Amino acid sequence: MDNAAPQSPAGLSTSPSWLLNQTASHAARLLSEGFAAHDLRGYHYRLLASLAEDGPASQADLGRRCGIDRSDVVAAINDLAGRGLVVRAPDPADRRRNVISATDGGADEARRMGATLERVQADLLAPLSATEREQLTRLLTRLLRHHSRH
Amino acid sequence: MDNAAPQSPAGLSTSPSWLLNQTASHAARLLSEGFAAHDLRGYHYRLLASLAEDGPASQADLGRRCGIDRSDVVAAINDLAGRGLVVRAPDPADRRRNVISATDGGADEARRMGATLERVQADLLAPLSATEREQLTRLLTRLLRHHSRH
DNA sequence: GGTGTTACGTTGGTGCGACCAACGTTGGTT
DNA sequence: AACCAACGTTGGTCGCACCAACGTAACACC
Repeated sequence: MDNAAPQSPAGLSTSPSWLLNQTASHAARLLSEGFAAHDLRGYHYRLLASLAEDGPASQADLGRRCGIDRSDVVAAINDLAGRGLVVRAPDPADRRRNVISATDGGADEARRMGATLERVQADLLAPLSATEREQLTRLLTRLLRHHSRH
Repeated sequence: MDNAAPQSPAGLSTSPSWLLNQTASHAARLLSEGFAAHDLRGYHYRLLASLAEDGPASQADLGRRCGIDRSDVVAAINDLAGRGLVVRAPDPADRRRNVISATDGGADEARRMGATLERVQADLLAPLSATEREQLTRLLTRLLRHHSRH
């Protein structure tokens, strides 16, 4: 018959790290599908959003702001620059650096992708009340903050 | 100077899907490091645990139980069988199927990896009280359950 | 009792996120 | 002048998730 919905291994089904992983995996898939409509991926959005909201930065700084490796920033910025969403200019004050800035089109795209993110998020969190969403956010934030300062 | 700790893009830092992703990513890294000591990966543990706890199954069933694609099950079971942690036998009742069973060694390894999981989990959830951990588990479970029955 | 459909294991491939090592160049320190 | 640190870039690796296609085997229906 081949029925039986996807299940988790017995002992794992209540394991936070399993739940975390599965939920994040699901969220990532939804997000990926949403971003696909823009023909861009998660890295692109993170960078674009950071540029639009926090202003221009060097690639290394961008990487630190977004938690993306320098080498991956290169490729993503290449893509964004190739579409005119972002401009790469040499930093006159430090010839090692490039200053990356979002163009007007880039800022627009960042807004559009932000809207997509909101939409996906609403879908993802549909079963939770506003209070519960805030609870979840608080718990995750505390976990992250604790582990970010090793 | 290169100071500045990894940060999230401004607007994203409070976005559940970002938090979910980052936390899961962190958990996955810790888990991966833990499992590396066993020279195995997440897929191997899921399968081994499922076999040890829920008993033998065909590869397709295993895939469904663990949420792993059939084709990925093949490779992982190959690894496990190569180490004698698992046995692949033809199903006399259905010649399409293989019956996979954990060996004694496999069951032992499953227990050891389970202990590793516990250890990692304790580290991950260190900043949360028991009540908060339960809260987190409940919220994630509800999210998952909601989305699993599309 | 053939026929069509479904499930199974397997092969081979894709995509994304994350990470690492190394190099040449440039800036700051001493 | 010599050293070291940071920058951008190239070119990999790994793990997880997913898909398409194949041949074989089981099942359903008429």
